[in-house]
Amino acid sequence: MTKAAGRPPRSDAEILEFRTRVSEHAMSIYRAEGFEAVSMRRLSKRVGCAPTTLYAHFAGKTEILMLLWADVLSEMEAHVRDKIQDKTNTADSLAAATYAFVTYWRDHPDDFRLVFMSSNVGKTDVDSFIKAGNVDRGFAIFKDLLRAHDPGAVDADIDIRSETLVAGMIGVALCLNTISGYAWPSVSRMTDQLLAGIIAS
Amino acid sequence: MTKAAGRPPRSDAEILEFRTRVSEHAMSIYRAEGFEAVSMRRLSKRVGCAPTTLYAHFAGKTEILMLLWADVLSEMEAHVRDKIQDKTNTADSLAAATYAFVTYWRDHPDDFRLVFMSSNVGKTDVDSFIKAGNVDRGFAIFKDLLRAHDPGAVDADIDIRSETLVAGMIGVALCLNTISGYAWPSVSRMTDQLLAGIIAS
DNA sequence: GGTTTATTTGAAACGCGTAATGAAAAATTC
DNA sequence: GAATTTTTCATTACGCGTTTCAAATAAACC
Repeated sequence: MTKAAGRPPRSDAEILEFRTRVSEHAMSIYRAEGFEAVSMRRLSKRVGCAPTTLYAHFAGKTEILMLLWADVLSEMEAHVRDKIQDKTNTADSLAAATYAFVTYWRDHPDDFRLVFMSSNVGKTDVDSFIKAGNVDRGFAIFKDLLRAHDPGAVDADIDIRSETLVAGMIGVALCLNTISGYAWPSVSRMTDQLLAGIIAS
Repeated sequence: MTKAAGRPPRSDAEILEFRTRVSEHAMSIYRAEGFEAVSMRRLSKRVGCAPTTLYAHFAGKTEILMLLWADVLSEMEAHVRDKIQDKTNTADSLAAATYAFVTYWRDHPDDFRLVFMSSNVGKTDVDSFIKAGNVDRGFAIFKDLLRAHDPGAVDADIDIRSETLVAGMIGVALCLNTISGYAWPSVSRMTDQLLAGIIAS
């Protein structure tokens, strides 16, 4: 079997090693200095390559930032789980989880920006990430809590209710973050209001 | 009265004329070519000045984009009002308005991006705009519809419910726009679900 | 009219994300 | 070992938003 002349493509191991390195450096910069500090020039210096080399491995900056989503969503989920730990009934759990979710994003604006505002609306580079099931991470807990609260509900109903709740909470967090000068009602009032229709359904 | 030597400051009329010109050109570019086409270089060429001159008149690009919000919000409101025109009962009006609101933003991603995703989270340049009461434009209609549906409710309760509804709808629109590859429930399902708790409260 | 002064405007530059294209590297072929 | 080939990497450049600071402008003063 004669192979074609030419430089061989990167091996799977090389690809993984490079992506892992980029991801770790990106997260390191992000954790130390925040969202704005994660620039391609900065990141490439840390990785030890030219900025444009990153584009040979990733479709764009958005794809790199998506590598950071998993960590952030895990942290948010840990925060929510911590807040519901001492709750004994399902309604209290849901209320505490809802409140914890929104206040997490309010108190971590860089995280919010990373996950919800860096994907350039209209560009579907996020599709592969989503199809890998990553959207559920950090959000599935609400589906579980709702199922525990309403064990007899049909799966499709649980999906609609939990996904509407998540979208609604994201909207509240967006408003708190983006239009922070507005006198929004208190977070607990808004989250309780959101939850009212979800629980009563 | 001896005035100090030196070039006189711009008059109020000059200030207004320039800002109006910038606003009109920005809107013209936006309408013709979309969000991405509204760049400072492009805009300054159209206005007939250097890009940096824009910064002597506006705090930054965000402030210019905010000038466009009013038109977009008016259009969105007209769309919603059109959809509720033939509704005869308040619950149907609310359902139709909620659905129209979310689908408007879903179907106008550039408008969504302009209003909700161009203000650079964490930077409070939007405060002056907000304090001028502009956030209410396009959103007050939900307060009115809710008041009509529930005339006996306390004002503070109407505020919480309507503002939570608006935030929730924005969240749904954000998810549809940003995470468009995810299999969200249908818009009507989600808006009905959002509305369930708002109406029942 | 020339000088001084205060304000406005714009040239030059910076780092940003990214595209186009040439140089470098690593393999096979002869 | 030189030539060819294919892939990888990096240089150069572009338009982006924005800052710094010099040039230009328009007024009062002498």
